[in-house]
Amino acid sequence: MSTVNHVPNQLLTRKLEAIFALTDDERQGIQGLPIQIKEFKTNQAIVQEGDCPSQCCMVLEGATCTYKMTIEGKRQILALHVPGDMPDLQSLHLKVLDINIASISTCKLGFIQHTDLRGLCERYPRLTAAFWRETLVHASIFREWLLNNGQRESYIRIAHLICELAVRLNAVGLVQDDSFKMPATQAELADATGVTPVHMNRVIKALRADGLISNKQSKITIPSWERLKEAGEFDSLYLHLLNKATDPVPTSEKEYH
Amino acid sequence: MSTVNHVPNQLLTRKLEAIFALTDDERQGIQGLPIQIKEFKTNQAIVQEGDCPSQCCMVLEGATCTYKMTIEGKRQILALHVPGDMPDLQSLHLKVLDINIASISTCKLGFIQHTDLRGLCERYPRLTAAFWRETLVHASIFREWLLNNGQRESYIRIAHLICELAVRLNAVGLVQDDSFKMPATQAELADATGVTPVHMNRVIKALRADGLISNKQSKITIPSWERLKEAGEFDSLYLHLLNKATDPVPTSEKEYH
DNA sequence: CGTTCGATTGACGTAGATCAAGTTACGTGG
DNA sequence: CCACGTAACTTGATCTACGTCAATCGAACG
Repeated sequence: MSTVNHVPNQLLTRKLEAIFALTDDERQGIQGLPIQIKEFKTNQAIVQEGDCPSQCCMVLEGATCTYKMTIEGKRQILALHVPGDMPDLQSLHLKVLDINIASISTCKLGFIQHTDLRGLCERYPRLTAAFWRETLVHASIFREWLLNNGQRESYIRIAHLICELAVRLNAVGLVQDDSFKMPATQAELADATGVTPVHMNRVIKALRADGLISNKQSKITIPSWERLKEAGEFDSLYLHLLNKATDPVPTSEKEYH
Repeated sequence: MSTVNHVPNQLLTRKLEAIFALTDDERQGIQGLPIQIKEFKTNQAIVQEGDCPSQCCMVLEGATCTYKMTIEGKRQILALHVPGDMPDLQSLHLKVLDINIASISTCKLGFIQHTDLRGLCERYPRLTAAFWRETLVHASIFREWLLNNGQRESYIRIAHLICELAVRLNAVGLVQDDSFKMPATQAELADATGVTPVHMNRVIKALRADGLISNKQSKITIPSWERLKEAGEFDSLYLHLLNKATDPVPTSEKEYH
């Protein structure tokens, strides 16, 4: 509940630095941005369809998801957000929200007022491009999910999603020794890939049997990144990562190959 | 091949006017934007995955689609574009393209150099917001397609897509007497909704049998917008249309109800 | 007036859904 | 720090929406 803690501003700075060198002025502008920190428990609503928010948020710790429901009550998870992501940046320009965002773990979010963000963008027009770019990358991920869910059979589809999570988590330093904490439950992964939880469980079992992943509890280990990537037909181009060091290969393989 | 023809600039002006009142200055800036017109036959590539375009385009006449392929050669159509849409505006900020765009009918496109567009946005910062918004609306459509293709059964899914096309075509004046020219073939609609062409055909047959649509050739007529909307679980919120007159109800029902 | 692309139809096959139990982990309060 | 309740994970048996394969038909166009 304070703006004194500068950790969130530093995460934001790092995010934008990934795109281009900030000037000292710009960096100071970001450091001065008031960010309100809020904590959430698992499965809490953050914003909802129909809301007209006057702020947007950034994930600092934990994970959130964007979802929509059909009339019959089926849920499609449209996006998973990890630290550094700004799940509802779109609300800056689309007044009424067409999505729901909820926490999927205990998590910490930083809230930035639209007015502050707009002010920052006016003062430093190059930052506008950086934030715009953030929304474009998320759009690109939506497209890849559309391809993935629409045209790939479930085994490949799920391997693909695991690859994406590995790469995105690795990009923010959350992969160690080829392992990461899976932020979503099997039921959530099922709602993201359009299969039933039962089927998700069977596919994960198969991936495990094939030696593509191993897990104790929510800690996933990827024995061979190359093999998983191949199984998931994964190419990270669509993530538009700029730091090629963090791009396709989680930590260990960077060192060994 | 000329920038003398001002029709494309007017379409662009109208598009942006839909969001907020332009100043005379801004309007003149847009009018002065060099736009190169090019014509395409059906099924021609416009841009492709891996390209680094230095321009982006706007559909003036006809229709285009964005798609991606899996390794096995299955195609997912990710978006359909009608006049007024800017299919690859994202290339302004994402250097290398992760999608393919092709014509799905004979069509006329207007090409704008990135440098010209960037110049315009620098001179009139409010226009930046307008273009950003265009990309956000497309992202919102991706999300709805993800929900539609992932969670709704094919009958509802296809009715939903037809609703979307009707509303979007109506918004640019291409619906008359509850009828419009379907811009896509059944095979293309199949690739957009993740079903086989055979199944698409059967669902369309069923929609026809149920009196939700009628068609001679590519001309689709919607006898009752209310019934189709209900069948497709359609709510146009996600299209973020501002002109509520063009929002949910194609022409005739606006007059009769 | 044949060629070609799109629409249509029938017979049959299957990936993944559904239903129905378990079983295992873990957070919480005593 | 243990017991207990709840959420997450597993597994087997059966079912179905949609896919696949294989023609045929119709209309636009050179």
